[in-house]
Amino acid sequence: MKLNDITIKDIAERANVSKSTVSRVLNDLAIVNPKTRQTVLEAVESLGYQANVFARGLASGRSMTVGIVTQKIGSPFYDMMMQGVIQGFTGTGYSPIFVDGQWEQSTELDVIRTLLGRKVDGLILLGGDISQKDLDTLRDRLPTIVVGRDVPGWENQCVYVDNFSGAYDATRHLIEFGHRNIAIIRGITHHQDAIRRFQGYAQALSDASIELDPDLVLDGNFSAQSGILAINSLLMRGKSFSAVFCANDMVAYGARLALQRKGIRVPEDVSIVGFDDQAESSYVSPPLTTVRQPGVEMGGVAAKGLVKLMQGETCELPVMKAELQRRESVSRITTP
Amino acid sequence: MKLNDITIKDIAERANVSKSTVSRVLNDLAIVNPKTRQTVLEAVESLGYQANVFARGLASGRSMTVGIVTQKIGSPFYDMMMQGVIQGFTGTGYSPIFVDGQWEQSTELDVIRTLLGRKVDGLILLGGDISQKDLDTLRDRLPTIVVGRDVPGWENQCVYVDNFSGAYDATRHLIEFGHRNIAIIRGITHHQDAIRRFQGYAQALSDASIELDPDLVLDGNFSAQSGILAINSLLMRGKSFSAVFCANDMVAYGARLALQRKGIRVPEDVSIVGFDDQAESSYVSPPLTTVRQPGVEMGGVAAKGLVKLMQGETCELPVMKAELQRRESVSRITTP
DNA sequence: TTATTTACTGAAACCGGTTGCAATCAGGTG
DNA sequence: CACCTGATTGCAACCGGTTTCAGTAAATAA
Repeated sequence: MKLNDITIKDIAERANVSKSTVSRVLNDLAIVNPKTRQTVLEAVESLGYQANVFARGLASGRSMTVGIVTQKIGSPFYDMMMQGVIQGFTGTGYSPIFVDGQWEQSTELDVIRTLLGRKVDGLILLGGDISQKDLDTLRDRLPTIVVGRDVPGWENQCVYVDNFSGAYDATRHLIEFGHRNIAIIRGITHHQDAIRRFQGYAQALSDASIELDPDLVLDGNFSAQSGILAINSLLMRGKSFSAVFCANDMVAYGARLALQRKGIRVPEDVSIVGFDDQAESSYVSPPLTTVRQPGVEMGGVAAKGLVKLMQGETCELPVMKAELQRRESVSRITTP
Repeated sequence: MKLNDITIKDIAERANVSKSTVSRVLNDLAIVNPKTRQTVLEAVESLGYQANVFARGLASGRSMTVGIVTQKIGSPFYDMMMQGVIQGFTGTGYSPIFVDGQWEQSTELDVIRTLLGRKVDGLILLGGDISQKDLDTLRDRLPTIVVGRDVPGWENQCVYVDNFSGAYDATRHLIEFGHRNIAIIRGITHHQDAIRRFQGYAQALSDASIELDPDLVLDGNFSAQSGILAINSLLMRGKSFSAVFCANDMVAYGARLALQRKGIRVPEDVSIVGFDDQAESSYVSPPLTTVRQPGVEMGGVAAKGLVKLMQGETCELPVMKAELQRRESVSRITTP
């Protein structure tokens, strides 16, 4: 906890060399006599020198910071990814700067502009809505990785989870347990994840020769409140159903509560599955069967990958698997 | 989404003035002829000029970034505060850099050093463990605000919630509902918040002339898992109890689950109250009675306050009130 | 009319690094 | 011994702003 106004010049004097030599030692980008090198390093050590980031940035053009654009800080899945990103960058010398795009194109472009203004060396977009065109422009400008979004043509700069198969597995699980009338509460209509999950759901039904009943398809917005609303309107319709596949865990929480308020038990009367597997889901009542998104891993993978990109190497990014976590919110249907 | 390598020199040429004048207009720290000013601004506008942060930082010493030290990204309360911090800074021109101290003194000092190396203009510590001495040193060096921690002598640089009275109110609520045998699952032993909450609990009991029974005091670590463990060991002791005050909501979730697993109903058999009021708590079963910590507000207040400090003004920081949210996890005791 | 301000503006010196280019030095070669 | 090489190292020119200081022209005071 000590401050220092030691500059490279001080080091140079102390070691009896020129600024240039000190700089070379520090960045080892040229051959320096081992003995000189040693002297310089000792001077650095004993004076507790730390390079001034501004000067370095101004001269070299690199900032050693990366911009992270997230959507809705405070939502469980994005928080997991952020956590992973931070972990992924610790020890690499890069510092992440976080900004919030709030799921709004214009806001997102704004904050990206801010980041560019700050001369970040790379960019990680967690989700987001901006157009492929903007994305491509961005990529031309600096190393960029998109997480939680599958962008055509970005094969090795995308980390995303296979929403389709996750939803497929979840729905299939319900079907295997005897459910035929499976409602779905979708996420935000134009949201890519939401669309994929719906497709997985539809495919699973179709593969089991169950006709998709439009009356069992409800719209939501990923919030618990929207789960409540959806269940209420579903009950109004009077259609019978024995299971609900929810866009995410928060929606599932809302759905469960709404059902309970009407005296409908979960899972005895109606089964529920969610998506995300946020931390709370193991402990709610009943513990929620859900599809686990490896948010932390995704963030970590993205960070490590970006570091490689920024160093001019290429990187391979794995497609993350969304795995079903079977818990207690789904029960077997005994007799129809 | 357009890149620009426009420098102040380009603006100067375009407007037929010197770099100095452009700089003056941009920072309006000297009188400039309105007409000249206008010309410069037009040039800036039409070329889409954006100042280079490195150059500005190097010359002025200010970075327009602030460091935010958090503990455990991904934990609900810290996430709320982060969210508030981000909101608080948007539009101020300052960008937050987040680092994670992980509730470890040495890590925390490390990351703070990193931030200092990045020449942040100010610091917000969300929670944390570092010594008052280090804190004081830090404060001498640059504007600093501590959130979620009550530091003696830092009257206007601390944002914290009154844990004592929050816990007091929660316990008192249980007492008013007829409970006498109230267990408590504490947070991490040396954690200040945990200590205050325990004191509030103890005081409420004492004020109601209920003797504090050491057998009803359990230790936990703020995790759901620790709630489960605590309940199990409480049940082993064979002591009877009708209510549990939990260190935070996650612990309450765990506790509820553990009780249910033993066939004990909440709230019919045992009442539970938590602390935090994280987003899920309204929707779990039963909706959790808990003490609301205004995390987002706290983060926002801290950010706004820090901006004032960085501008050389003083700031007044309110003590945040922790308010009891009455929901359905507490029931009246009818007959003993 | 002349002396003084006042209002603006420009030149140039930083800020603390990086980097291209030239210079120096030691060892090897003919 | 003169010449050539490669290894090292220093000089000085940036990078793109901010800020001090001096200078000019117009305005006010004497």
